[in-house]
Amino acid sequence: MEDRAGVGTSASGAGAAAPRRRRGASMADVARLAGVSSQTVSRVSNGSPGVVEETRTRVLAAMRELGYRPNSAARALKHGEFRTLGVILFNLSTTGNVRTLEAIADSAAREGYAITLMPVAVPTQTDVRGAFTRLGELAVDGIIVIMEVHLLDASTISLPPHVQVVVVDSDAGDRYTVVDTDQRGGARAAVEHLLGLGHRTVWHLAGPPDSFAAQRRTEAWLTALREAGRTVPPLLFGDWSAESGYKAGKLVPDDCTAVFAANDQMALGLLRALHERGRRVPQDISVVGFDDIPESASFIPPLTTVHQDFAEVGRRCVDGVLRQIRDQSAERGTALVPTRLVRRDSTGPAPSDG
Amino acid sequence: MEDRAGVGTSASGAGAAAPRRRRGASMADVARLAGVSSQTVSRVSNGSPGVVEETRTRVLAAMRELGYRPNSAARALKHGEFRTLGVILFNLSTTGNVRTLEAIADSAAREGYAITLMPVAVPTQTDVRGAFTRLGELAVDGIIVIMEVHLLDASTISLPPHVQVVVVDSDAGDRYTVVDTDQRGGARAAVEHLLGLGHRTVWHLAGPPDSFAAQRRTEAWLTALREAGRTVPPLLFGDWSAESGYKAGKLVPDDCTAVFAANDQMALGLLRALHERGRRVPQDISVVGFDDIPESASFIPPLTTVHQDFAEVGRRCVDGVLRQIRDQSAERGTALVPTRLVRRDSTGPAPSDG
DNA sequence: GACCTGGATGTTTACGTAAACATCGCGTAA
DNA sequence: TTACGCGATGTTTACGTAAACATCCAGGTC
Repeated sequence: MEDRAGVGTSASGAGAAAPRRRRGASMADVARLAGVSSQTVSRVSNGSPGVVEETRTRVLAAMRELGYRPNSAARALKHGEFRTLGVILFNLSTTGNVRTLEAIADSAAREGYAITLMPVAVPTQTDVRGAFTRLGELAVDGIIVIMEVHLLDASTISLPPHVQVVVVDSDAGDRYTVVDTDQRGGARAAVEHLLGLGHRTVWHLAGPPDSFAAQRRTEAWLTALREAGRTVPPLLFGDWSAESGYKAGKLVPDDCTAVFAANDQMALGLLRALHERGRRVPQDISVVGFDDIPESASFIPPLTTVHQDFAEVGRRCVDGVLRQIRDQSAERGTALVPTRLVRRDSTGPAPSDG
Repeated sequence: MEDRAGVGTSASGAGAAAPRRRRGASMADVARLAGVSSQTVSRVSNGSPGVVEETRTRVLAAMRELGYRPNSAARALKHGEFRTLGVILFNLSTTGNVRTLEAIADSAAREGYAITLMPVAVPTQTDVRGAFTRLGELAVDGIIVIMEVHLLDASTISLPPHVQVVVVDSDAGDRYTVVDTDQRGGARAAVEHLLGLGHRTVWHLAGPPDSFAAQRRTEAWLTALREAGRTVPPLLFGDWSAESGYKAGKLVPDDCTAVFAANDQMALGLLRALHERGRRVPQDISVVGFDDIPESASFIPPLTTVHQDFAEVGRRCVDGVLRQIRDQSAERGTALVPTRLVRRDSTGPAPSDG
C-alpha cells in the first residue's frame, strides 16, 4: 500500500518526473495489484458472471485500495452511448419549468440516466442554435426541450443527428414528440366553473403573447366564452410575474366580476390590487389561477386554480425519449397530460345585480 | 453525397449487414471524404494553426455533409477531463436551491462547463452516499453540493478521489470549500430592524430544525434579542411551506407585535392567518421574511424581507470548484455572501400600548 | 487413457481523438 | 547546385474499457 503515486507511471523512458495530470487508477492498475488481467477486473466491475468468488474478492479489495472508479468516458466511447439526457431550457424562473425538470431528473435517475443542463440565458434564435450545437457536442443520447417560447423553428435550428428529441409545450407535434399539459382543457374548466357560478362573462389576464402555453389558454378561454354565447371582454396581458398581475389588477373595471389569470403568480398580484382597491374576493369578484403552485393555497384568499401535473409531464418526457433511443425511431405527435380544477376560496357566486 | 449509410462500414469481412448501433460520422469518415488525414480534421475541428485555407474549407465542407460532431467521450478520454460539473441536491422545491442552481448553470456555461444534475429524492444517508458514488462514476471534474440538511458526514460519505468539491449551506468549512449566504447577518438585520421600530421583542417562526440555514437564522435571532436585553419568546416551527406558516400564524398570541419568519413562503402563510384573525399588518403586527422571492413584493401587504444573492452564491461555487480543479488543491474555509434587508410594507412602528 | 466439455481467466482488438513525432516539398542562402 | 529550414500534412500511439476470441485446466465419458 501507499505506492499509489507510482501507479501507472512505470512507463519506459525518462522525464517521468513531470506530474502529468493525475488520473485515478485504471483497470490495469487494479489488475496489476490483484494479480489478474484487466479483463477480469472489467468482469468484476460490471458484475459479469464467470468470476470465481475468491478472485472477485481479491479484485474488489484492490479496487478499494486504489480508490478505483470506472472511467465513464472510456465506457461511453466503447458503448457508443452516454446514458445521459440533455435538457435545454430558457430559465428556471417559472414554476412549471422547475417542477418539470425535477420530475425529469427523478425519472431519468430511476432509469439510470443522468441529466445535463443546458440553459439558454436569452432566448434569441442564435442562442438556441448555439445551445443545440453545444449539446450535440456534449455527451447526450437524447434531448428534452422545455420551451416557454416557440422558437423551435426547423429552419434556424439544426438538431444534431443521431440524437432523439422530445419537446415540452410547443406546437411542433408534426416534427417531434411533444409532451404537453392539456392547457385548453384546463382553461375551459376555469371559464366554465366561473360561468357556472352565474358570472355573466369572464375576463382573462393572459401571459406573454410569445408563450405557447399562454396562447392556448387564451384561445380556450375565448372559445369557451363564445360557445356559451357571452360577450368577450378585452384581454389583459402580463408577463407571468406577480408584479405584472398587480398592474393588470389596477385596470380591471368595477363591473368585472370574474377573472381567469393565466398563472398563479399573476393571480397573486391581481389579488393584491383588488385588495387595495377594496374589492372583496370572492364576494365582489372571483379569481381563478393556473398551475396550482404550493403557495396558492395560502393566498388571501386561498386560490381556486387549475392544477398541472408537472411530475407526469416529466415522466412522459423521459419515457418518450428513452423509447426513441431504444427503437432508434423518431416518433411524432403530441401527448396531453390532463389538468384538474382545484376549488378553493377565491371563487364564488356572482354578486346579485343591484 | 448520400452515401452516409456506408460510412465507416467498409470494415473487412462478413456480417456487415447487421446494423450495428448507428453512430455519427467520425474524424476518419470526414478525413476520407475530404481526402486528408484524420489528424488534419482534428486540427480543423480544434482550430489549431497550420492548416492551409483551402484544406480547411474542404474539411469543413465534409464535416457539414456528414453531419460530423466531435465525440466528447473520446475527447474526454484523451484529455482526462470532462469539462462538466456535477451538482448534487435534495430537491428543487425550495427557491434558494433553484436560484442557486440557475446561477451555477449560467456561470458554468460561461466557463465552458456543462452541469450534470444528481438529485437525491429522499435525504437519507444511504441515498446521499449512493449519489456520490454514482456521481463519481459520472463524467464530472468537480462536484457542487447544495444541501439543505447537514448530512455531509465524512464518516458515512466517501467522496470520490480526484474530484473537487464545493458545498453550499453547510458547516463543513473545515473539510471543504463552503460557500454560504450570511444567514446570521441577515437574521440580525431583520431583528434589529424590528427592534428599531419600537417593538418590545420579536417572535421567530423558524424553519425545520435539521436545516442548517434555519438553525443559523434562529441562533442569530436569539443572539440579537439577548444582546438587546429583550425577553425571548418561545419558538414557532414550520417546514418552510406556506401551509406551515399559516398553522403557526394561528398560534401567535395577541400581544405579539413582530414576527421574523425564516423564509418568505412561511411569511405568506403567516400573513393569511393574521388576516383571517383580523390582525392588521403592519398596524397591529409587523412581519419580516427571508429570501426575497419575487412574489414577496406582491404579498398583502408587500413583504419586508432579507434579500439573498443566490446568483452570487452560484458564481462563487463555480469559481471555487474550477479554481480547485486547476490548482489540484482542495481549499477549505467558508466564504460568506452578504444579504440585505428590503423594506416594504409589512413592517411598521410598534402599536402604542393600550 | 485419450477425448471432450465447460468454466475460469488471459489476449487481442477497436471505440474516436489528439499529442508527439515523421515526412514531404518548396524557398532560400551559401 | 546543395543543404538547410520551415510550414503543411501524414503516421503512430495511447487514453480506459469491454466484446470477441483464445487458452488453460479440472472433471467426466467411453
